[in-house]
Amino acid sequence: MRPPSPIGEKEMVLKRGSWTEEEDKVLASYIKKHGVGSWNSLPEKAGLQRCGKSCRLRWMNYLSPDIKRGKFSLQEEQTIIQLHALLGNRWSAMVAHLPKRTDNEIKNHWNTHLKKRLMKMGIDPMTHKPRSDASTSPCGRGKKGWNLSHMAQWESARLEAEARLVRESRSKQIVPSLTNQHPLTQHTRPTSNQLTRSGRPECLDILKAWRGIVAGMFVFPTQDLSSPVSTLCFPFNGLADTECSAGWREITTTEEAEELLDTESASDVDVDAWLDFEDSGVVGNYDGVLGNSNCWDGVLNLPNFS
DNA sequence: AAAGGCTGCAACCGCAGAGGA
DNA sequence: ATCCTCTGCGGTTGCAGCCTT
Repeated sequence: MRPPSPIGEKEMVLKRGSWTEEEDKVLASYIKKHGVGSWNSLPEKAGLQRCGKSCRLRWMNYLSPDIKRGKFSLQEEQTIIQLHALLGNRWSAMVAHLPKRTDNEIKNHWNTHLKKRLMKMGIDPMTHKPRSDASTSPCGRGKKGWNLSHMAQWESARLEAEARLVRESRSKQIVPSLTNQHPLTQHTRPTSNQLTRSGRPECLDILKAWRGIVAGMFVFPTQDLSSPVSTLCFPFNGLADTECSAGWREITTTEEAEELLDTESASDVDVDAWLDFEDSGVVGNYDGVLGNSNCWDGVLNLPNFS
């Protein structure tokens, strides 16, 4: 991708820019054989003319077998939006909730897709609140308008979730305080005792905490709130599905969402409207996404909870 | 068909924290 | 207590490829 920069004395031997297939093979086979060890000494041992940092990045973001590549599912996008509302730009913390995705991938997807989508919806992607200057905000248009009381509920839920996490962290000494700093500006790195053996932070299960509170705000169909994050489900009236709790069905791809529309009434959910954002950037039908509910229901979960 | 604009994303950069000397 | 090295993080860059005119 990136062309070689001006060559410094030390950089005479260090290659930069895009990785070649050959380099990938060398790095992958070395790590497979010897493990990672010290990244700084790895290039020399492996016979690569790269800096250790570059090798680490290439492995972590591309070559590692623990990486799932390809399009983000609707479910993953929902999770990212929810997590961003709680954590801000703490991509590494989100990784724990998005199996096999890298922080770089999440960050890129947020910056290139989700952020723009929220902005088009008239939502400030940093605060997750409606923008005051959003004259064409779909949430502010039409007869429904922005539901401020739901926004207040959302903010209240968010703060309460943070407070709960702080209480838990004090008792377990696992998670850093989320209230010392605003989540959107927090820049606290996990300490070593917050990391698992794999180097990842302990799963804080922020979403679970959040849902625990939101469950009290909205009328949910039977749902297992103790489920891991990956079991975000859409309500699905009248469908008995063994994969999910009664009345819920897991949707992981846009194709499944479309199929759902084809086969069910889906009266409260206009998935097409959502998909329009993905495919064409059309903003006009956001009210359709919202159905009878409010913006956050639409943005976060598509379905009409209330 | 060509030129210019836009988008996606791999890769780089600088910085901060942890831990060892 | 201080310095140094290593690692990991978030922000940014810039090219390839696609889209529009």
